[in-house]
Amino acid sequence: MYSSKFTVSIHILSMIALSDGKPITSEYIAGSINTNSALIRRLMSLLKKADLITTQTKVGATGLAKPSEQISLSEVFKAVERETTLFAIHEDTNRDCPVGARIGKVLANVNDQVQSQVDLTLSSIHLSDILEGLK
Amino acid sequence: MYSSKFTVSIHILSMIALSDGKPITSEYIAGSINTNSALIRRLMSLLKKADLITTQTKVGATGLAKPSEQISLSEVFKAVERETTLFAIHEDTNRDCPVGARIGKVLANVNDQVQSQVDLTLSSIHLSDILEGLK
DNA sequence: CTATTTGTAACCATTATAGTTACAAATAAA
DNA sequence: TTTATTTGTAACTATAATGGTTACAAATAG
Repeated sequence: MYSSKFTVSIHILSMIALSDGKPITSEYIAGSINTNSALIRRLMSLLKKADLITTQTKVGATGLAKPSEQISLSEVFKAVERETTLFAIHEDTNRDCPVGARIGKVLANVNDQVQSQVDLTLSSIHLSDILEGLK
Repeated sequence: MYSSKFTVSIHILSMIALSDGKPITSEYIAGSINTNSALIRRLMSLLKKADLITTQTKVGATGLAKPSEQISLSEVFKAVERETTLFAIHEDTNRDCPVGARIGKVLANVNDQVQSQVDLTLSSIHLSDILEGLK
């Protein structure tokens, strides 16, 4: 399974979205997640690099970089999860075996099919939907 | 990302399917994957428990438990991967915060949506399709 | 009764995560 | 200018799962 980085990031984005102008700090967000502010800042740093939020070393600078309707979970996922295939594929197969020689391509194809479905689903859900669900 | 247990299992099933009557051992399959036979047997044990293959301590007893057209990748996945959610969800949130109190349910819902899409895709692919791709 | 193979237990090394401490740099406010 | 606050990041630790390996009892064929 994927790490909690993705879901914690959604939590962070929700907190920021709902702060709505009022100054919000990594310390405060950490309080809602019951964890460390450095961990939050680490994720916020990635979210900033992906242009999902704005931050600065000053009070009140933290906010969404665009409306919650325009932030899809696909973007959030890609911002914080390492670039990997969904299923690990054993690379060192025996090329002298007909199956070993060809299975890699077949499995990569399976992976792509599933992964594009996941991306499609995540693309269809936006931060605004999450906020709606939180009401 | 998920471990290679799933994709290695597909490799194993393909080897068994293509052995087609001819005796096949875990040692032989391990040779195609370039790994250890105990590791293969560990996975085969799970595949057997899921009624996907038949095995016995005798030569020639290893085979598919049903036609390759009736073995979906969804079954294979469930046979070897631990029962988990696709995305880890941080459980210990602050219940005194409106977001912390409700985000868990919202995230579980997101998880279910994605996971059922994955399952749908995996259900639509069968071992027979893999064998076709190997040709 | 010998050889082969399965099924499983018990390890070990590696890797990523989650959590933590610490601190320089930026900025606001006194 | 000085002080306090906050970000951004580095460094470190503990934990857990994977992937690989050795070993061996039990089952079975010859």
